[in-house]
Amino acid sequence: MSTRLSQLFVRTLREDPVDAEVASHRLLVRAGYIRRQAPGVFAWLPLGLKVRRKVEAIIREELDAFGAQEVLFPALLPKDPYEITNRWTEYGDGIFRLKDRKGADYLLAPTHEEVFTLLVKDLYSSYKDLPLSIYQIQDKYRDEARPRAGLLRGREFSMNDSYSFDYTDAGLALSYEQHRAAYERIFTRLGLEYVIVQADAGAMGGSKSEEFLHPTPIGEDTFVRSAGGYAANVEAFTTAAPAPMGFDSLPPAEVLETPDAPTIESLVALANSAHPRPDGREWTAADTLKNVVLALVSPDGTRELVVVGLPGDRDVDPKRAEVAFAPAEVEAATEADFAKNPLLVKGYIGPWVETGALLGEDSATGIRYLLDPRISDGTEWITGANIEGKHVFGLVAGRDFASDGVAEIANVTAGDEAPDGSGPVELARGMEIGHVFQLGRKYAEALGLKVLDENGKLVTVTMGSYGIGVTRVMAVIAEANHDEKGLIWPRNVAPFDVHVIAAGREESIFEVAQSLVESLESTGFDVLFDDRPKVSPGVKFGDAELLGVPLIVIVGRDAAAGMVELWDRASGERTSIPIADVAAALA
RNA sequence: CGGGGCGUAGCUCAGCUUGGUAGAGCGCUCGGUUUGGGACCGAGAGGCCGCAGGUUCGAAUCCUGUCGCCCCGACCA
Repeated sequence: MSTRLSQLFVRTLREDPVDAEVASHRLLVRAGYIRRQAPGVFAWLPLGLKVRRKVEAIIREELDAFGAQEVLFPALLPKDPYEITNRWTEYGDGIFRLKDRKGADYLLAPTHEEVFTLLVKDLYSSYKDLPLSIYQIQDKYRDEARPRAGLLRGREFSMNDSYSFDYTDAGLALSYEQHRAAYERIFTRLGLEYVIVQADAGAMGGSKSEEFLHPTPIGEDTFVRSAGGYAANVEAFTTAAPAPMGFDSLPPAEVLETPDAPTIESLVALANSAHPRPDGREWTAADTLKNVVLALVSPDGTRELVVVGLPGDRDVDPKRAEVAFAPAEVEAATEADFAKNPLLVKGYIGPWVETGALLGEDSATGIRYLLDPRISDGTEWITGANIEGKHVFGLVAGRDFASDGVAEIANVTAGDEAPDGSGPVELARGMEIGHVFQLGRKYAEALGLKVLDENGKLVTVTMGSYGIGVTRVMAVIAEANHDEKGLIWPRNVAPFDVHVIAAGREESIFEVAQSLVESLESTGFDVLFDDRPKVSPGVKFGDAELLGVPLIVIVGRDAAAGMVELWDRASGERTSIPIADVAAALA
């Protein structure tokens, strides 16, 4: 195949579109691959579509290779299936909803678990039909609060979503591994660097969950990894808790005057000046126990206060808190909350008073009290004495106070130990490009997907759910492969195999270029031919760099002598070779 | 949803302070000169100046309202 640039439906822009910030967005628009239609919604021009199709083809090949089968569900769906799983409500403003002429509710699907599950339920009822993996590549719709960064976070985006159906846990584990392995091959073929991180299973329910993240500073996810191979999304990071220690030899706790010290900073300063540690070491924020009052708002609207104790050098990570308390929403406690609980003295809150426990379900306040894993038995803390201007020093966990449980909501910092003992972690940003997930029986249960097993017993099917953001992946590839002049596609997804430029005015140059294009075409190459007459070489070179086909052939001044230049877009290197050698050089 | 900014030609923007009926560069069309890094000359096409209302003899410009868009943050299976 070949395409003449003079005929191609494209217009490159000399200047950056003003609304595009990130490189992929800027360049894909400027090079004429996509065009904005509405916030987060894009039209696909021929060049963009070609790249998108190539990404899709790789996904299809790898999924088909282990026996997954392609299907296609509509993007427009009735609300009923989503009512059953309560997601019609849970999604809130996040989905596009619409009504038909009769007033019936519909939605533009943000994801398709329900309909996949229901279709399998319709058709299958025996263990002999399983395992089954079916997938689609379909547009998804989410009414993002703020679409941004072009294709990276759109409201309409293409996604490959795949679902596995098994009737045993072992079967699910295998289906999961097959998808995971296929995804690894897909990203490798796409030339995309990725890190597989443990992920939080989140609102989807289910158990094992891993994300494929592409490390990039513009990524929206923060993840941690250790040199020893541990990797997790921060939301899924678990703290390595110190082993409990005995406290028989520790001195009793002591209430000391700490006027005007309602913050950790002021408390540490005051402790060092007024109440220095007997052994002379400085007190630090990590010696203090900070008690944060949070309000949890359940989906049904009930509001519960909870206090979380964490080392004073830590802050609450809002995302981790959301995960820890899901499905409840986490808010900061308000003045009204404090007014209702006069025993809580702002700035001096602690789990202990001389008369006994102040925090905890069985305490004076009855407020649930959770602790960061670092507050293990035998550790000593400075914390509020629940009296204005007083803190208690040497308060020992397990001896002087106890909790109702553990809360993983403290922020993660570089240098924290990985929970598997593989060393300290570093933090990095990543863009989620894929997700593999053992959904388990949640949806099958809710939607009644059961099959008869070997013993004639009805068993609930267990599912896996897997996704790759196709259009996002395309943007991430552009993000990872460009320079200041334009795009530089990896060969596997480039819109063309080679970009031939006729550089010059003589008729003979065009004739030589034309015959080269035809011969490459007959060899099986997909060729883009810049045949534009009266366009100067400079413009053609610039457009070639913008468009980003990785291999460019310039037919120019030496064409009559049978020589052309082979131009490597990525390195910028140009080599003069005989025309007859071009096909071989491209192979 | 909070903060900031912007709506004028396909794109990037000027004009608005101080009202007088629409501009530049790029792109596009025609003619000509150019042709290895975004060349030039000449002639053109193209605009409900986001929308509505108001003030005024007259509004892109002033006033009120409204809609939309972009960026940062919050949110984001």
